[in-house]
Amino acid sequence: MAVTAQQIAELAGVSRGTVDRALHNRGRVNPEVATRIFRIATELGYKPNLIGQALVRTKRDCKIGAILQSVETPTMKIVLEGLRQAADELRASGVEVIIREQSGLDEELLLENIEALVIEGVQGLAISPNNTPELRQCIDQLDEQNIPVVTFNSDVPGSKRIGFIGVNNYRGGQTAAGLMCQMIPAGSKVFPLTGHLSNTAHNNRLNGFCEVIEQETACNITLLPFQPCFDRDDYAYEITQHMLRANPDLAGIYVAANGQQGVCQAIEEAGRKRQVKVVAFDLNEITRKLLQNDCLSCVLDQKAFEQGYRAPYVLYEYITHKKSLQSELIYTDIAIRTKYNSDLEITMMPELPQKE
Amino acid sequence: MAVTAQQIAELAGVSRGTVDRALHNRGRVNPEVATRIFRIATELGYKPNLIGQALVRTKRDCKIGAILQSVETPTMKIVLEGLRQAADELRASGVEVIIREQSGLDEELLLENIEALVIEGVQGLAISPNNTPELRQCIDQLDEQNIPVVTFNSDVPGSKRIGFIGVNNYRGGQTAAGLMCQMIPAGSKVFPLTGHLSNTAHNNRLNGFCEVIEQETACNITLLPFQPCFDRDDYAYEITQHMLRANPDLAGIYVAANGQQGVCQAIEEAGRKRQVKVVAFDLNEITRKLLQNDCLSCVLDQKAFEQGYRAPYVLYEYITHKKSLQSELIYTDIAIRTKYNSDLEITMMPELPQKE
DNA sequence: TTGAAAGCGATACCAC
DNA sequence: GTGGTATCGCTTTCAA
Repeated sequence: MAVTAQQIAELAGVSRGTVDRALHNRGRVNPEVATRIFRIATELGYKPNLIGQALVRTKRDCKIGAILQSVETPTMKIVLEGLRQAADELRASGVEVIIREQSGLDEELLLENIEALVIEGVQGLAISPNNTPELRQCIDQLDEQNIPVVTFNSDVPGSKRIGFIGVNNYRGGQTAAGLMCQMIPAGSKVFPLTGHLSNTAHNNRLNGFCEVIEQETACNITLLPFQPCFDRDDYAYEITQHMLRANPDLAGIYVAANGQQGVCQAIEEAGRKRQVKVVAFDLNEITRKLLQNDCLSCVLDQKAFEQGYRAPYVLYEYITHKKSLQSELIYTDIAIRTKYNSDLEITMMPELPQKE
Repeated sequence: MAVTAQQIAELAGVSRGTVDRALHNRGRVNPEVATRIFRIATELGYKPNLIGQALVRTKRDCKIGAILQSVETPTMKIVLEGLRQAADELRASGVEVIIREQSGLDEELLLENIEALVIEGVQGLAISPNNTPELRQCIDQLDEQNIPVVTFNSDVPGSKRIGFIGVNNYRGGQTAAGLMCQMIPAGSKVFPLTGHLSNTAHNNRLNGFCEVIEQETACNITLLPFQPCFDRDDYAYEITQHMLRANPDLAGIYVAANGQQGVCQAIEEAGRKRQVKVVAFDLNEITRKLLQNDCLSCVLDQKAFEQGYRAPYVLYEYITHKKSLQSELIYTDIAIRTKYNSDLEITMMPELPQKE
């Protein structure tokens, strides 16, 4: 058995209360006694039992709010699953996680939802925000009210959020470029397709991609000018069709946004499947099918589940243990998925007792 | 606040004890009362508080043994880290995890270690075993003694272990082949290098690879006969050197075992870096460097940390909750690593309260 | 068949 | 400064 506070108390000839105060520097304890207690504790290698601590915490009930935007998209649906699992698990420890979903990116509604959750008395807030000055201001205000905010999936850089959990899109773009270089012959042409010109995520993916393409001189790739498809398959289809006709020697297409299906359809119809390599983002039912179908060469996935899953936990840790994040920016892994590793059961890590 | 057993007891007009017995079907409770209790519980959506349950469990102290072989290898060092972190976390919940390390694959020693841990009174055992009849027998005996065994990293199929946590090497080989097909021109030659002819892991990797290469007829790849390098860089170097000379048009090398550095050195010296695509296994300091260096095209990683980390938890769940694994075979994800996504902080999942 | 009470380990509050 | 005591939610005796 592990050593308990009680045992230390007996050895030190004091009560558990005193031991507790001493070890946690809560004051009101004789310095001499304190050092004696500390000595015994370190000798025995005392670590407070987390379960005991956790049980005490259930007294003060803890409420956490989470707001998810764009729930209609496949990726956000996965994020939502993560959020829900975390909520389930935390509920079993007496923590209430209130999830609010909204479709689209309605800032007005987002601010309303935040307000509503604050009134409900949440002690922390996880949001997938728009990156606007208004929201930045809102986050900073929450911080002043001592309501910690965590951003997930998308960030508001420069705000007083305690942290961000999501993917590094610039790095994603770089990774895509690295793969593209490996897959197409030196001296080929590549066409980058993006989504919205104003979308930070898409822009980062594009910039990271272009940087590496230019830097990998050994590949000697010609980068065609990028075009936006506004996340629409029909536009992506048309654009791709046109690009394929205009460039019979096109070797690769980089799809930084949605529209994957449109791109693939155009390639297939042109009879250029497998000849034109396509790197895209986000694993879901559609892209998985396109992989199986040999239309997509590979997909970069952003661990959407993990983003939703971790956000409430990070807040919980912060609120209860006052523990900050290891890093303000928690970047989720960039997974490369191909036909052969995209249907693995993405098993979650096991459920664990919480840590100091 | 979540609903507690106490609340149910009050509403049902009985005591907590009765509620507990009813909800857990421990018997000795009036059927009528039981149904009333069940009704109230489901109405209120009662879920037992896991922390409360866990605290009670700390009474019966729990000991788990873990034996790690081949600790001298980079991969097993990572597995060990996972094992250690799990041990740390579990200790804080009053569970003792005894880790024994041994270098090499000494079956004699392994059996001794198992014996010793059983004498120490472990209630469960996690091992990275040799796949031999002796060990299978040993595992089956442990099972009869009601000491559940979990295999991790390597398995003993057909034994009475409650489960295996590790990678599906066949699938790994398939994934490698898929990547190779994407990277080299149709009609090229590929050379597979393996480790030991008797090593199941290597053989599975090889078989999976060959299967897909043959099946992906669109790629029309010529598979040269494989050769073993006995996990040695010097042999790998020589073999590769020879293969490169004999096949000036060689487009790809598949390294199913250790020897990556030898392969890369030969390629570099032959001035064929980047022209010959190399797919290898296991991310570590060496392979990471070879990736950065453009010698390796990509590395398939097996989430070694996770394997070590999960093994004790799976046992813990089994011992305390009598909860079996979701599946007898828990396959860890196959991660594709390239120059650009190989140095991400591999952040672990957060530490969680345990789940029902 | 049931209830009352004693823990599990840590914390918080209130007397002294 | 210090010790005693209640408490968190659940399980598990032991009496009744």
